[in-house]
Amino acid sequence: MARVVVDVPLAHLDRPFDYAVPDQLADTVQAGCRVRVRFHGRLVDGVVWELGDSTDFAGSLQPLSHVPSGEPVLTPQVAQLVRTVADRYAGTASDVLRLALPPRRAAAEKRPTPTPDHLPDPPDPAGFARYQAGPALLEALAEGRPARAVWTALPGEDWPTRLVELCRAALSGRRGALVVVPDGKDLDRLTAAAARLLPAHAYTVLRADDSPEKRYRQFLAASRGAAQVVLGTRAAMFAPVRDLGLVVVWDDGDDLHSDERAPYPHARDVLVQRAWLDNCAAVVAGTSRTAEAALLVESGWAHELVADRAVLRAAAPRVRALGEDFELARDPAARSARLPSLAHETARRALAAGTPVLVQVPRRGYVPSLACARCRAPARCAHCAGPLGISPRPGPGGARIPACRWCARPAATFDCPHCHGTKLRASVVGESRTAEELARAFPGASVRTSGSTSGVLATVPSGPALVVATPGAEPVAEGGYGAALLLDSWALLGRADLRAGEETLRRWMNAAALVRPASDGGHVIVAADAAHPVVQALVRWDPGWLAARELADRRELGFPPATRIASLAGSPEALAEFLDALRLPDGADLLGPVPERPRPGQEGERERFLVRVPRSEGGALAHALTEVQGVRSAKKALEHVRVQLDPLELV
DNA sequence: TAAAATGCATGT
DNA sequence: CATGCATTTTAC
Repeated sequence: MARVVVDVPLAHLDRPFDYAVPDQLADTVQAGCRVRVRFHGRLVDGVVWELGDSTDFAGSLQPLSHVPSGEPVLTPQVAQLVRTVADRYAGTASDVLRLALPPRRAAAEKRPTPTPDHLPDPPDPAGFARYQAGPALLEALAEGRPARAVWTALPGEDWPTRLVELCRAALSGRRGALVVVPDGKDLDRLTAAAARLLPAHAYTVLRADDSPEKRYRQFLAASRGAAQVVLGTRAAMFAPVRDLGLVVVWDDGDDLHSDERAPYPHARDVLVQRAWLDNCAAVVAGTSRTAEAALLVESGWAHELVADRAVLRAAAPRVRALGEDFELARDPAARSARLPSLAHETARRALAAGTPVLVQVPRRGYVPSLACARCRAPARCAHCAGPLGISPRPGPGGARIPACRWCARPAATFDCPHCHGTKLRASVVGESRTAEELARAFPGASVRTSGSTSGVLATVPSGPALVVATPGAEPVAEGGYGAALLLDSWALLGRADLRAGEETLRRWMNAAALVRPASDGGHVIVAADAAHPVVQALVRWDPGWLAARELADRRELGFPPATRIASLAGSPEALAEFLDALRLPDGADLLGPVPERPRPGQEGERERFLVRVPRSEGGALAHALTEVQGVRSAKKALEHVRVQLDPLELV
């Protein structure tokens, strides 16, 4: 008898079904292998959750139809993780399995999987010597202890090498390791470090942009236990690592860690869950720090892995802030590029010293939102602290008055809690300075750009050049940048998103970390008010301080991660039915509805509700939502309600 | 998709 | 209150 999870999207069928194993398939079928079965009269794909010898099913079992191969692609540990993630995000196991298992390619299965010929020694602890508990962490990993750390990497840190050293420590103790990074550029750097520090075939790389054939081959290297170290982008969070001893997520604030397919799991949360289930070590790492990571520290789940202030001072560039009323450069060319004189001067000196200069400009297209006209703090709803915006549709009477984007209450009057200003203004929308403008301000300098439209550069050489990049696309400069200019800060800080502060610091620090230390002439100029806490955190290079402060603020305002929030989106009718069936957990707060901006390929009016519960009720909320989804799918409710837990954007 | 379960009218 | 037929439910 085989217990099979069938690949159907219906919530009320999210459980295994028992099938008889015909004699001729008995030799092939294995726990964790793919099968085809007759279900509801049709042939569907499925995975064998487990093999057993008895069934609770009263009727007579259907036989398995086909077993394409006995390759066990779903390990018991990953099966447990899939179930846990489905429950946590109010999704189904088959949805999560689609993320966890790459499509099968028969050719890749037939190829032999190369194995490493030796285990490595533990890594040289010198790389982590700058962090107080660094060498101790490596030791714990080598001994297979479930150490947990939030690692804040120093500016200029060769973090890919450090992360591979963590893997090597685990591997030296015969334990597997899994590292998830946000994008291909980071993965390239990580892979290069692995090639230097790990035995051949001891690691495998899972990336979305490989061909299906190669993806499956790389996956099999892990599932067959040949490669015990897996490096990858977010889909690798489910990789079947043999004897998992360590999970690592790099730059967990990057929104690429959030999967955009249902049930929208986040790599950090999944890996933390995985560390719980497998009782293995975990490292949440980055140059900056998220409020979620701060919560892991505050709750005692993880220790901080940080350098002390003296070490930090030696590594960090000199950071200076310009207020809003900065003096524009006297040079007319620089003025046309709207460069403040200090920024102009700093860049000019770095170029003269023969070093490259990084200019970070935000991507265009941020959603305009409302801020206090006096102090520019994002304007928040007096009732639920959601962001204020101008409704896309005129209200009754045709007036377009500001309203909360969460609970839709109009904000007839505004009283800024920070400065008691009463006027609102639209936040600055990001508008990139063009490379040509900068070129005019620095005649003779070569200008290179790196961004999603112009193409992302991985590295730039050490000579003098202006490098214009959007956040996340900053190339690494050989020997480090002489200076960085962080421009258009209000476009970042003024965003309505509740993560705007943390996200701004993350982007600034990721750019500033590529600059040489101050002792080596490295300067960073940020065009923002020095009094702003995010700017203070950058100047003092103290991401832990900002993250702790963010966490405290969010607790005060009832935001995640202090609370858990579910977003429910659909037609007004479907939402009404859904809410009618929903039994809200204790202390739940229902906000909305607000109109949803239409998504491509969707028609009809759509709305959104938010359900907010205390963090302790997160499980109960997910359970209640699952229950409603189950009832609706059993009733064949035609209109789908999109349920998303802990959505990244709460605009 | 098709078998099983349920609902319902009809005739004794 | 059996019987036959239509409709609904289930999904192994």
